[in-house]
Amino acid sequence: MKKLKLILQIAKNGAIGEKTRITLRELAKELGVSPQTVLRWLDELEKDGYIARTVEGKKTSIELTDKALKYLEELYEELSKVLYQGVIIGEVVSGLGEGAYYVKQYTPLIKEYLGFEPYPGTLNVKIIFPKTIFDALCNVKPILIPGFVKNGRTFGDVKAYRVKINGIEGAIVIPSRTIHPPKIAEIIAPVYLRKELNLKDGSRIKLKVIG
Amino acid sequence: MKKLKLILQIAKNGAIGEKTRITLRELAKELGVSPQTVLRWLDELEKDGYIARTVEGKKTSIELTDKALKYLEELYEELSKVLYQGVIIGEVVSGLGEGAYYVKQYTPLIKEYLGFEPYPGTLNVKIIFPKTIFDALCNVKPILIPGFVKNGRTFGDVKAYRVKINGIEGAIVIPSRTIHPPKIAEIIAPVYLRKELNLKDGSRIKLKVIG
DNA sequence: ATTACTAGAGGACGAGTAT
DNA sequence: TATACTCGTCCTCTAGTAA
Repeated sequence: MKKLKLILQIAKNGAIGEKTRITLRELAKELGVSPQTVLRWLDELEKDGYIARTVEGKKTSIELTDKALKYLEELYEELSKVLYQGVIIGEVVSGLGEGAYYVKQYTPLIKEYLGFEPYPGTLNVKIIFPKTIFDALCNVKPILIPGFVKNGRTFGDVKAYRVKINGIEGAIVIPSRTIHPPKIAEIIAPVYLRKELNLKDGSRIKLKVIG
Repeated sequence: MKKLKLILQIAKNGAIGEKTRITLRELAKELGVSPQTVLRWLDELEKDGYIARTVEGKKTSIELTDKALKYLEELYEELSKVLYQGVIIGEVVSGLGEGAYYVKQYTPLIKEYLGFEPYPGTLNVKIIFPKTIFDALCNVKPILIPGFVKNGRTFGDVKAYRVKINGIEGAIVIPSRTIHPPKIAEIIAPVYLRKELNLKDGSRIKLKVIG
């Protein structure tokens, strides 16, 4: 029996916290199996205490029990633990060359807050995993590099997250005012990463967030 | 084949973003099946593009592909959608009677910010689902009821979340300085919920968060 | 419409053996 | 150890029938 698939489908039909009325045929269609199979599956789920079921006329009323909700929640937690442990996978891409300019402006602050003199340039990495980079960073407290004004120009706050790239310590830097997670992460490091790690456009790299 | 179980187990062995070296016997033991079955399963996963595999001496090196990571992430998202749609299930419990005192102090503000005159007392609900109430509330913006000082005593900010209980509109109130999610939610409403809904200690209720 | 039984087909499993 | 094959068993599904 595909327990997860079935419970999930029942949940989608609104059986959390209240009964949902549905025919076995509908469920069968949604699941791509025969009504007989659904019946057998529901019998099993009921026997194992995952659903409460009553037949009302031609339809069946189903409600997920606490056990089923706990089951889904535990899976959710397990997935979250496995997926978001601070590993980021990405692909090296070309930047616009702006990075170097900004890194130069922030250099003294980077030294102060991160403890290394950055190579004047950023490594641009297109994020492949996780879907949104914030998922990998949400459990880590960023290092806030404060903004400043120079020659009448404003440089905003920047959030830095320490990462390791093939053993080399560096940081992901994100402007603080960014709301939507960037698809491209900008990496700074004390060395020229492209040369040091022999990276080319399209090279795949793994960033390990240091929490 | 139990695809999810297998992929999850491989992920647990650290196969995200890097290869993990493991013997089939170990995997088989972890999964509670025979090594033959694991071999067959891995063949399938490889054929379907979920893993990259190379045999190194006596051990096998496995790495999850992007497809597998996407598969896990999509399941994670689906679970999150199904689980945290603003439904809260709980059980009515007895409070310490403090609620009434506080509700009286905040009454003018509750009227101003929530638009109803609260019954002088709170309904205390032990949270059964979700595990932490914040999971159900994280997608909703709270209404901030500002604190005040009265007779030399400080009353702090309170966050209020509108909810519906069996059709009656009310709100969950949580002191702003609370960090850990409370196991007991305090509900205010324009009516005496216990009487109105015929609730007793142990009664099960469903709160629908209004987002 | 659900439920309850059949019968038959197909699939998955584990054991054994061999490379 | 992994891999590859066979074989017999058991399980699950579907379809048909009936209440």
